[in-house]
Amino acid sequence: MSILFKYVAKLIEKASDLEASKIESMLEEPSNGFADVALPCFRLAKELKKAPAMIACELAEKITDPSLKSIAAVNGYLNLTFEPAFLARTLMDSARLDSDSIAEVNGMKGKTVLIEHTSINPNASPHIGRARNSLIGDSLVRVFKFLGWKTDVHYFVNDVGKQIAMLVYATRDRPNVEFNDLLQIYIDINEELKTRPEIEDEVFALLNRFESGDADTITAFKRIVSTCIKGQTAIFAQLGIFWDKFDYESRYIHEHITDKVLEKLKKSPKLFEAEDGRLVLDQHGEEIGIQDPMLVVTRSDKTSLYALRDICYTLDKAHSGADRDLLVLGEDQKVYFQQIAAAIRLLGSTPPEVVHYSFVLLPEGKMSTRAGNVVLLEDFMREAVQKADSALIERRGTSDPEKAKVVGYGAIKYSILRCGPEKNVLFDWENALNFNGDSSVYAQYNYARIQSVLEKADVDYSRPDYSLLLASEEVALIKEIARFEAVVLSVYEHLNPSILCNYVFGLTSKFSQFYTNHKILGIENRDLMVARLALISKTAEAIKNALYLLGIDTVNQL
RNA sequence: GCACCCAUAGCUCAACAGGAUAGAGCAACACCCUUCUAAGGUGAAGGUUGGGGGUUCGAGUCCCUCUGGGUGCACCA
Repeated sequence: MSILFKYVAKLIEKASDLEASKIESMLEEPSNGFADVALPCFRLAKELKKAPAMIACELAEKITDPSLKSIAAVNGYLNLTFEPAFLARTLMDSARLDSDSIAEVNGMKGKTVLIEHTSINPNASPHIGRARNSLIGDSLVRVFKFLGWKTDVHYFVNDVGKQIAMLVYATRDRPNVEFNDLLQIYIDINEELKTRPEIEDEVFALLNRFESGDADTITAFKRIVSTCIKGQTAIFAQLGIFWDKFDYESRYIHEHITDKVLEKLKKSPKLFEAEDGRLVLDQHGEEIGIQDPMLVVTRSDKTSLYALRDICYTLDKAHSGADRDLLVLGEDQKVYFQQIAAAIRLLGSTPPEVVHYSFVLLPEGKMSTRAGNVVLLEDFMREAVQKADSALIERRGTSDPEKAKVVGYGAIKYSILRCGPEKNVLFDWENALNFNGDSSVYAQYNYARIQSVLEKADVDYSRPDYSLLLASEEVALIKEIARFEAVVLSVYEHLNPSILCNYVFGLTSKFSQFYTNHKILGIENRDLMVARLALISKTAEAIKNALYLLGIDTVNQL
């Protein structure tokens, strides 16, 4: 559309003394089919000291162009409708769908971005609420890459803390504990703690030995953490989600990095020592959403608390040399992150840009790992694949585990990514695994339909005449294809993958309407057939790339 | 109590960053497979955009307030 906006802006510039660049920013694409491009004249009214309707009228009279089918002034809007042939040719010739050309044009090639996402406590199998972090993060990674960025994806492993110590304690007699048992062990030990509070002393003793560098304890912690990370990453690997680097929190203790940063903090008058010896950062005056903003960074024996280690880590990321520094974080960490960010600024560095997302809710309420009322990502994955495979058996007669994965995993990602990050996702099985309508399967299915047609085509459609595509369904589809680049840029700008879900459904829906109303193969007009083949080939490319950016795969037959 | 986010059709979500008549999917109703994949398409139905004020030529969108949900509020990670 941007090419049409430019075109219209120039037409208006010629017909008036208004600047094209200014007009271009005011143009819009009407939602209800009033026109292809519209100029609301209300803002111009003040400047030109004329009624909006008058401005629109005058412009409508002055502007003539062979590309225009009609131009009209309606309610203060200047409405322009193009000749479909012009529209089709112009939009299709200028549409960019592939990474290379989009990266080239938008000038982001070679820039670097560090993205931290997931960073789940390494204590159990992830549930779908945590997975929202990974899915958003991974989609953003894909979008940045697509736009030509070099990405550096990090996972901060919180391998220090009571939670890990509890697992170490609970598995002290089970050297070969398996990943799949950890969740139950974690639930049980939390339960046991209620009746036997003395366990806590042992847990803290373990933690203490770990922090002070006791080799055996470190080995025990490492065993649990690595079991966990291996288990978690194996699950994410199935979903096509990978990291470049795992950063271990314990490193900041064992390599005494916390001490160095503490020295720097001590130079600030904001750091003070409480009566019992704890070191506290006074954060009054910062924009932090709590009444009495203080950040405690050490215990009374001056050993580090998580906040201090997090500051160290965040500093490391800030100094990585990347052009951008991104962090995906749950909404529960909003205030905490403000505190860390303030500390980072105090130390003269720039905190990361943060993407917050809200939690996934179950129909019966919130999820809680400790209480055990969670939907585990792996259960969701298994159910989704099973349901997809039964659908394949029902519709195609045979089981196909590979395709079932593509369909099932796609449904998972789509169901979680389709809501805006700031909104709670309400998870229910029926909705998430519904393969009809607004779903990833819809896009995958239509993609496969296109592939099926293209395979049967026996003509060369590499040089189409798009101006033959005059039907309303064709024009509507072309407009959607032309939006692709703007959509990707919008996801990039707002760091919001849900925009892609909406887009891919709208695009696919337009294709489906075209497909059911128009024949492609075997029509008499050979040039039209070529144009239509090229059109659906472009459609497939847009669907495939949009799904790819969501982390969703396609198959040629479904 | 204080702070931030959210509230749109019975349900789940959109609305291009203030623009025209608020759009989809699911569910329910009525149609369409001798035609390139029916996981599809068409039609009808469904709304005082949580309530109330305000700003604006124009508000679902911005401001205030109330109600309801989510999240958090130093010595956990």
